[in-house]
Amino acid sequence: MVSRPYQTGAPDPAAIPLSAKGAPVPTITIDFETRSEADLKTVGPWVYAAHPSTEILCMAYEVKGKSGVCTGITGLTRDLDWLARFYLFGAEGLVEAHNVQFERAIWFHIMTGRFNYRNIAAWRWRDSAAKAAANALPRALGKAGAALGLDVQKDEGGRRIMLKMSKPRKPTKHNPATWHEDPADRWRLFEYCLDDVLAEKALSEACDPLVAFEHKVWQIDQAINTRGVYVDLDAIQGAIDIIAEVEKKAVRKLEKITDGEVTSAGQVARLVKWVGDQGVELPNLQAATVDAALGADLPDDVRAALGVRRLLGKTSVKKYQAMKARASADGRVRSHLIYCGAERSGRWAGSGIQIQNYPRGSIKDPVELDNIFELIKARDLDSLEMIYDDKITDVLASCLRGCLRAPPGRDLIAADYSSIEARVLVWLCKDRRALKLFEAGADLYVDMAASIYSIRPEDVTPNKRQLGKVAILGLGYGMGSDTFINTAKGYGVPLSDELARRVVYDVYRPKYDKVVKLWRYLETGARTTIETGRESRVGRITFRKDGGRLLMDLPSGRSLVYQGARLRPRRNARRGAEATEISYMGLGINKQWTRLYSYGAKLTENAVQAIARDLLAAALVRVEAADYPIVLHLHDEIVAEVDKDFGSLKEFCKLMERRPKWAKGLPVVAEGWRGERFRK
DNA sequence: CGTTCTCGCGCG
DNA sequence: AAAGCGCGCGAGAACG
Repeated sequence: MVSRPYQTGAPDPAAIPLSAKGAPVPTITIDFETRSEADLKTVGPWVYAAHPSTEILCMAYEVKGKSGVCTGITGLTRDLDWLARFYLFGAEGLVEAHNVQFERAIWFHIMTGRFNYRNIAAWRWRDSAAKAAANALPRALGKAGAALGLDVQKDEGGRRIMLKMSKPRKPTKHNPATWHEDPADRWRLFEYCLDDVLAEKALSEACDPLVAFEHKVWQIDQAINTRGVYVDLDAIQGAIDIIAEVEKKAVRKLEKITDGEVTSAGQVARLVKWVGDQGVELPNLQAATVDAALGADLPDDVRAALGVRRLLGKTSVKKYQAMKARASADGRVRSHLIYCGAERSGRWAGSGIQIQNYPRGSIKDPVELDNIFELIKARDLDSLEMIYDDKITDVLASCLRGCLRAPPGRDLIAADYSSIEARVLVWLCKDRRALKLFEAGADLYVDMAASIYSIRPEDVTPNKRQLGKVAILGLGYGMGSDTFINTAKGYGVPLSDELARRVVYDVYRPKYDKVVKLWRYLETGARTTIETGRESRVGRITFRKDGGRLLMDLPSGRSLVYQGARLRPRRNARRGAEATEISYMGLGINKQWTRLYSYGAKLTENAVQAIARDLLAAALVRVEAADYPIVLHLHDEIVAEVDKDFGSLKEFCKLMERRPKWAKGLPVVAEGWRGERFRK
């Protein structure tokens, strides 16, 4: 495997490349339709494009008002028409696609790798889905077009044809063909592909372009997604084998106990029924329910059956399959991060292997984990069971992170910001007391936990601190006492109604009165701007109106977008309440484009998360510029892969701690580790 | 039988 | 006056 595209993605020196004459270079919009035995959703674009069965059915393009569909791209002839060839290879313009990782992968593996077309340099790629996302529009082309009311919209009928033609069909006796080849369908597919290109183009033009800094961030994002993160395929396969073995043993046991009534751990309804028949009524088999039941008196066989369920109920083990499926031949998993995947704040979302929700794991000692990895690779289930007994799935969950690692001879360097959201929150509301505490190195989560439990700070355990953290953040975003009780219960902390009320209304809100004021100011500011169209400044935040959109200008220069913002009559109006509420259009339940509503505390949360995200984004730029190639990042943490003798953790933390100009006075601290395997 | 939804889980 | 929220994924239920 060539390393070519994986090393590219150097930051663009200019946001808008200019031709020799100084005019912006043209953008050609392209879209491929393909078919393959590989499932795109399961394996991701890079493995999909590299799969030998993957074929290009057509490529549609649009440039300067002209469009076309190139079919029969085989590499044997000059089968792209001249216009496409001119703008792709002659004019060296920008090349835009919707979710461009797919087009990049196809271009690299098939157009260049198989057909010898010239590669397209990293700086030329653009992504209309990234633009849509940065404008708080749906990433999905059809939904974004509909949300904007564009004339050119997604062709749903054509989409069905595409889905049919892109997958192998089941050969029958009458028709042994592997693919759907109906000529009428082929024409419909070409039409669909062309429509898509036109819709993408229209969407792209309807969106604000990324501001210069964001464009740089996006390019680094592309570099990270294209570079990928190396995974330990040997350990992954070992874990998969061990899980299969554990499962086989456990299911045999389950079958025996239930006398054949339950034959797999996934049969929730059957197991509930069987347990019921034994005289134990359970509402469901969620982890907490099973744990609670196991804590009480139980018939022995019910206890054993639930134990098996607990053992196999861990969904985290599925992630090993995902890592295996999405790893390319060079052992790297790519396209694992989605730029502006979080609609409101612009934070990244995870994709595929979803690194953002790996369990923290109960085993943390790197040395112990190293030993476990050796046993896993040796498929030594006996030793693992001897040491860890029925905790074996906890062991496997703890090893997930470590399967992301540096390739042989290299290291990972990682650091994360401590309590970044809390710091941004107090910075944003200019709470000088809390800022001083942070500057003095105090831990506000511990402080809060001490208040909740009425204990001394030095007696706060990590678990109690976790509740303190949830309290600081949740209560900072307006959480009421009822939700606080539920949240605390989730951490195994029963709170009386009275205590919860005291914490929320007598401890938190008076102590953080500046936060409470910020809620009010942001609410008023947003309302004023929506009503009058005038700018409202709320400290470091500015609201502006642009057409139907409410823009929240962040200190970084990025703006959060609230599409279709207006004040609407309050639902559930009550006496004494404001008659209206702030509302806007966004992705609601089931990712439907719907009218949502907001209020001061929620706007506060949006701003805080967005600012924390911008701090991380700025750090990505600095870290990458210092030649630490980033392989992944998660909200407040950056992981880079370096040669053994390159750089230092100290320098890495310093790079993260250096603040952009706009973040003056924001106390940030980064801490991390250096090692071969990813860990918390 | 395949698709869509709903919910719970895990992270931040 | 009353409000934490945001992701993606997997499994099972509901739908056609």
